[in-house]
Amino acid sequence: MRDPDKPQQIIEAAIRVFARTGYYSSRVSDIAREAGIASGTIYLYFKTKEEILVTLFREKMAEFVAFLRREIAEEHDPEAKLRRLVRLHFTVLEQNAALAEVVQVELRQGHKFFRGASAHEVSAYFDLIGSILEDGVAAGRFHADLPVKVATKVLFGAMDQVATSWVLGKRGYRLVDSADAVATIFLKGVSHDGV
Amino acid sequence: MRDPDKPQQIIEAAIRVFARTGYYSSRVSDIAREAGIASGTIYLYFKTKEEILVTLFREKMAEFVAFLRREIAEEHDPEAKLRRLVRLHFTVLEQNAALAEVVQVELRQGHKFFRGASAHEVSAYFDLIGSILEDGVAAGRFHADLPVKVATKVLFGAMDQVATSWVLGKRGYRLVDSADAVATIFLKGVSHDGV
Amino acid sequence: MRDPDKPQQIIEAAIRVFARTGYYSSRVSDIAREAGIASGTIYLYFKTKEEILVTLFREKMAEFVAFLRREIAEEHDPEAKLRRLVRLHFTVLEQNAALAEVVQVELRQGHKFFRGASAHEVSAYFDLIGSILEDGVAAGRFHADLPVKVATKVLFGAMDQVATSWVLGKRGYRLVDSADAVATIFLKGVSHDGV
Amino acid sequence: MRDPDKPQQIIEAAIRVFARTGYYSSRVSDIAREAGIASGTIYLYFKTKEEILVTLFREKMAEFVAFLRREIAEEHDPEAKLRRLVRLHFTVLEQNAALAEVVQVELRQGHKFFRGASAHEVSAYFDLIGSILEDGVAAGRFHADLPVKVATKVLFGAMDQVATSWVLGKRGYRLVDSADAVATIFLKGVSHDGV
DNA sequence: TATGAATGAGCCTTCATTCAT
DNA sequence: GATGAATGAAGGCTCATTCAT
Repeated sequence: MRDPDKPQQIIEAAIRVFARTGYYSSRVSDIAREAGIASGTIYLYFKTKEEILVTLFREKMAEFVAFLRREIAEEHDPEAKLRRLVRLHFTVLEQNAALAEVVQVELRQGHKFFRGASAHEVSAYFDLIGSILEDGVAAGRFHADLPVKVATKVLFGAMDQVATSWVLGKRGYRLVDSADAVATIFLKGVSHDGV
Repeated sequence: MRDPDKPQQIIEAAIRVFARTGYYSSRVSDIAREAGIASGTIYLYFKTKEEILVTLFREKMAEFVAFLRREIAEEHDPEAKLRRLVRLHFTVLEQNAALAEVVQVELRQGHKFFRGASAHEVSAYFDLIGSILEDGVAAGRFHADLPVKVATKVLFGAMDQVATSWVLGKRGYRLVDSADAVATIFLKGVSHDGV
Repeated sequence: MRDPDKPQQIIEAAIRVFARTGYYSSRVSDIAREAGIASGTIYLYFKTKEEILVTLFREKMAEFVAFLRREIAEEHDPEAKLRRLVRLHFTVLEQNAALAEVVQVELRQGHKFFRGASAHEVSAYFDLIGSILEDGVAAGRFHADLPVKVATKVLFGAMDQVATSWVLGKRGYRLVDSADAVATIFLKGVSHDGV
Repeated sequence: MRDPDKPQQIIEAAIRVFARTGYYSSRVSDIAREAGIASGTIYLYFKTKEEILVTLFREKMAEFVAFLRREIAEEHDPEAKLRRLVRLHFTVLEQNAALAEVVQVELRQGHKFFRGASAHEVSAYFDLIGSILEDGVAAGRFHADLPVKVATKVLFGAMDQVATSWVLGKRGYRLVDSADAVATIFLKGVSHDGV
């Protein structure tokens, strides 16, 4: 296994193909053609078609979380961190049309993906959100009795649904324009009572 | 085409089979066996395997929204309506294990379902939430400038993610126990500033 | 098995359906619907779908040959008999559009039909032609060394091809207008040399 | 799609299989086995089972007509051309048992073949015969008022029926032995009156 | 390493036939 | 006898994966 760029080329090709045709309707040969290689070559780098999808998700998700983590480190108070997180979440999706389609729509293929394969990367994202919330609680910015785990899912679910609606709605508006509304509702919702 | 119970029997069988094996991995013959009929019989009532899934979703979703609408009519102020909605959303899923699996996991099959087939039923649910929010705004209970559409997606997304996590987490706890937390965060988030 | 008209009704329905859709593409249920009965009823009168086709052919062919035989008896010299036979062959087909389609096109389904099932009726037609030829030879009207069997096939094949072309050509002209030409060529071809 | 011999091998295998079992009763996998390849391989070269049959017919028919055309060019007067055509028509069929079975029996599958697919090749044969007849008329060898189109069908139909009878009759005699009789009847039939 | 022709297991769907009513 | 819902065998076709070159 030599060419170190091939796996990445294959994954980028797969994103475009899955976005266009959907995971189940995409043939391995479509990905190969899109990547400009022979279909047999794919099997030098991935054991199965499913492994492409799993790898694609893991990699993109890990990248995404790492990026968010870096960016968020620049903010210092929890509210600002979360506002930035929501805004970046939407910005990244908005700037990567094919990826957004795949992540929001195609990846939700049955049990295979949330369960098992990608669980680790999703939970890394959950951990990121959760730790900000915990910091906020500790700092007295968020409600002392906040059920952090539930709140984490609430925020993720909210962003996810807004993004999905935007993808399904053919992107007829700027996704990032919803960022403040989402962040505001959530922050008010979790804020310390006195606020 | 006569037996008026057959379609329902087939759909109930399909729910169990899809929950167990996933949509793509389920054979039509599996559904037939589960329903205690011959596989050809299914085609007297459904044109394709996909039609089973689409019908299943539409029917269950329409039923679900109708049920919520009825129950919610008993409450009179918007906050109470929403608290009840969240609680019922979770209760119904919790009491229908196979359905929950299918709705939260299997139905998210690529573009086919959110897009197209089920769009109408999902948007009926969105309409239900949206109209409660609008009433609340009109009644001065929710923030005057609340972006209702975004808020609707926030609530739906929050419930959906909490439910999905519960299904994927093998139901190690009571889903309904998260209802108040979700409702509280959301209601605080959208409440009139003075509250 | 009671209703003595049913088999006939089924056969007439089958002719229309086969003419419209072709034998293999026609469902038994199509024939039933065309006949205004339930599909199960067909099996009270015919053992299989194929039996319908075979019976149809035998019956129509036998009827056809009997009719020709009767009509031809009115003529007395062999040439006149053959001219009349050609003319009637074409006239009958021309006046029974659906039957013509079935006999010329649909019945030619592989080995099943020429071979076996209908062989007897076809050979009755061959016998009719053959005996006229033999009479003609005996009467010194046709060539003394005429190979009767071959000549029989030549005439039948000629009529059959002219009819088939007419059916396939969407009947854009009168089939019977070709009768004299066919008869003339054949009669000249088999005539006693001195003629 | 590479191996340039595969399509031919598949067609030759299909001829043997169709001759043996009939088109409708033959499985694609039978053809594959006969050709010594996997059934999926067939679909690299043909889109459907029907395409095999259509291609088979077109190719063999085109080949046949081209061969006749070449051979006939060696003769100079119309009568000789036709005699040779009849003889070759029979010779080719006699020397290709499986092909004869398929062409005379299996290909006559309903409307699919005379109509549509093979119409072009059949009419090329008709054109060949027709042009010889026209030359003969122009040269004063055939009857001046000869209806050429009808006469063409008469000859083709005659040869076709003689061949079909021979195939159905299990080839109990030499087909080519009928060639002269067929040619003689036809030639006398179309000859200039004075002859 | 790269290729892409070949493989063959797998499955949806059709439809002739049966049979309980 | 008549019905038509139910049956289930059968087969065309797809496509992930392999492997000879």
